Amino acid sequence: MPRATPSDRRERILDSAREEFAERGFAAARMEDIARRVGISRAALYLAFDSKEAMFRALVSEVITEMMPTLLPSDYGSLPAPALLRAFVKNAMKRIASPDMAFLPRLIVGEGRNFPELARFYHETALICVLGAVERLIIHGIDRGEFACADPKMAARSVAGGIIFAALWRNVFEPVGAEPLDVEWMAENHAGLILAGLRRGDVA
Amino acid sequence: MPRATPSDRRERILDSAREEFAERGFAAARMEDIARRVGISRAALYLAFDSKEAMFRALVSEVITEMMPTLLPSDYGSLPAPALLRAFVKNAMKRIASPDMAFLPRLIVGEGRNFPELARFYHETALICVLGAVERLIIHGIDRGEFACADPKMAARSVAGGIIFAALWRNVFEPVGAEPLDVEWMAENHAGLILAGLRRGDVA
Amino acid sequence: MPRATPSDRRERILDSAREEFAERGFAAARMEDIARRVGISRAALYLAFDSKEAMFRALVSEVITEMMPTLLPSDYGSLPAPALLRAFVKNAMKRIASPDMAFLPRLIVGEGRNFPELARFYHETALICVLGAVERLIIHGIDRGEFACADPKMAARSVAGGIIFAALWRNVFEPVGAEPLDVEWMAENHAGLILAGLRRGDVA
Amino acid sequence: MPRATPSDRRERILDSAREEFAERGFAAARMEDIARRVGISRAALYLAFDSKEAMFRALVSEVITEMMPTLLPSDYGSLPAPALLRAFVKNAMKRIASPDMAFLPRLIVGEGRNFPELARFYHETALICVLGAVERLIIHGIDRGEFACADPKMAARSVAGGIIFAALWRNVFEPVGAEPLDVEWMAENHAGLILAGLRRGDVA
DNA sequence: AATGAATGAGGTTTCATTCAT
DNA sequence: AATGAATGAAACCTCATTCAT
Repeated sequence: MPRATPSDRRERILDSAREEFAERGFAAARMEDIARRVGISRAALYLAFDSKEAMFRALVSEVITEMMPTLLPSDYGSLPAPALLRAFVKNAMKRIASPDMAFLPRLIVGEGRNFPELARFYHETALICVLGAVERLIIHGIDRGEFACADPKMAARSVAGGIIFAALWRNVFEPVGAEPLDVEWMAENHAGLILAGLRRGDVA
Repeated sequence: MPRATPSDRRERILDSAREEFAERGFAAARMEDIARRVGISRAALYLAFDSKEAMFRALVSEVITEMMPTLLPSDYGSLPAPALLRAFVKNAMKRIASPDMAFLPRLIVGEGRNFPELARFYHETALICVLGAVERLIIHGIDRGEFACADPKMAARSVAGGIIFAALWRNVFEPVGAEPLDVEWMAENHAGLILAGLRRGDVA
Repeated sequence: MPRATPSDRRERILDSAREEFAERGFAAARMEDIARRVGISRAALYLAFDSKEAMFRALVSEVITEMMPTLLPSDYGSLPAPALLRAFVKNAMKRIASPDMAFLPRLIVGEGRNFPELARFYHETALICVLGAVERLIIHGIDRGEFACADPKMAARSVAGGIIFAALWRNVFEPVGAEPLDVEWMAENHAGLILAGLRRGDVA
Repeated sequence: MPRATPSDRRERILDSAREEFAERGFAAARMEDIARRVGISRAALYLAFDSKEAMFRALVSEVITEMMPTLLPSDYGSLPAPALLRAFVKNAMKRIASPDMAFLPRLIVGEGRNFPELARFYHETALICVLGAVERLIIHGIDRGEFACADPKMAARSVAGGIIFAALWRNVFEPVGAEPLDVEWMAENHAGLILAGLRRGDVA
């Protein structure tokens, strides 16, 4: 049975760090608690990461990087845009609102001012990719005559808004008593509403 | 000229606290910085508030309470629902994304886990009010035969999603280099898209 | 009875710091011990000094600055150079080898590598002043026909050597069992030997 | 080709330890840096030495022991005392101020309080030997009618003072910008001055 | 009412040292 | 013999909070 490799250890630490940071935010998370969760000493954390900040950065980067490929459909060759958009919304909302991902927007939003480069990384690596993909998808639909939309970029923001809403609702408000959100159902409705709007053209 | 009343002092402190908490979040904000901003000593803060937490709670409550009345139209008697909804979206997005309000969602999202009762208060006092108002507005539109919508509650969430998106974009991502968001324009488009989706004849 | 002024506090801290740093060197001295010696809490030290390093620097600078004026004779107008030199050697050796000063060369020597700017400060503020004064004194004697000396700068170093020897002996070696040094007597002899050499000319 | 013996390894470690301790002093030297310099793991250091302290002790003892035989002239049968003394001063100053020796006085002075037995060892093994040898040499000169000196022991201290001065100057102050010391020239002058002072006819 | 001074609790980080492999 | 991994014991430093004046 091989010994734990260094990267194994990093992974195990990041798993625990994720829980602590997700639970308490950067400042309130304690290295001791992370270490205890991993089952190692505080000092051992510093074998894998230079500092609490470095660990936090690594965690956020990793989660963002992990998450991205699962969000965007790999190719949408000749499929009709409405089906593609509906599929994207359902998939993305389910992914982002899932318990092991939803902490990310919360962390980014909460710590963005103290870790600007993480906010920037999230913005560049996740947000604009997603927004760009949605925008292209809408343009794809316009090209195919399926959508009418004056400003696809703005429409993409409306799409993203619903997804973020779901993530925050589940992660921020449900724990304090908010009525549980049926993510599938909301995805269905959000996609439906947006699609109806796009089919018809988003002008009053 | 009357002497400063105790509540004057509380207000002046809360104004400074708002800036510090908005800039750094709860944990990283320092009482010393707040005091310096007010121009008083650290100890004097404790004459007005029992603790940092109490100050934070008071601030958040106050801001929520202040914000609410400005969000909802007082009455929308016989006006057509589309115009009302459009007006609401434009007003709410402009208000919530304005520099002196946008920090609130960020704080709620960031500190919600550490201050569950604030998240709860925000949820109960702000979120469900807004969502409820929007929902009723949509129902109002359905009643008038202007809207068609299978689940008004879900549609209200889509409406709110766009608003939250705008607030977070301005407050979290613009400071780290995101392309500036034209809130008016996004409000216009968001409302337009939603309205197009809600218009009778919805084909979701 | 007035309250302790901030600079009083700094002084009291520096007095204690002197003892701890003198006893253990920079690295091994503990802030807790310094605080206990002053009779205050560790945290209070940080009201007066930014860091352990800052405290150490302040201490060394202060001691150097305090020491200097006591070393050099204010003026040596028309007095014969031999008497002046003898007086200087006796005074300087007694001062530098005294218990409350002798720790300084030891700290400078011991920590000079880790605090180069302190070594530099000591060199510039103390060493070259003293060496320069002695050198000028010797030149003064040459001018008066009392001394013969090929290189007064080097002779000054021989003078200083004896003084440093006394300081280190008392501070480093006496505590570990070295035969106690009669500083007065050594000063007398050191001055006598040097003077005899200078009178005669330092060539073999 | 024989395998490296345990004492080979000790030597290689001590060579590296010398550099680190010389550069940073005992407390600030890190076992990791020493190990890296040797090219072995930190743990391997403990196969050769019980502890950091033990290593430091071994190093200092070794250097002292190595240095001593090179300092004193083995025998000075019928040579004239002045030449012997001059030779000793030049040799000793050159040796002690040389880059690979000069760190020793610095370490002894700097760490003497924390390692009293090393200071004691240095005192007993090096200092009093050297001082004794010089003293005997002076007495030898007195006996031969070449020197006149009331207290040879004190004169020996003056001799040693110049040597220590040179070592500290080179090792402590030159690295922080002091004017480079021409050790040969200082030795020449120091010996000359002392000899002039010691020559029969001393009029101290 | 107001504050300068003080502190206790707690956090991150470092490093000599140990030990299973 | 050798080491990568792990740790326990500090040490420095911060900051919300208190209190005498």
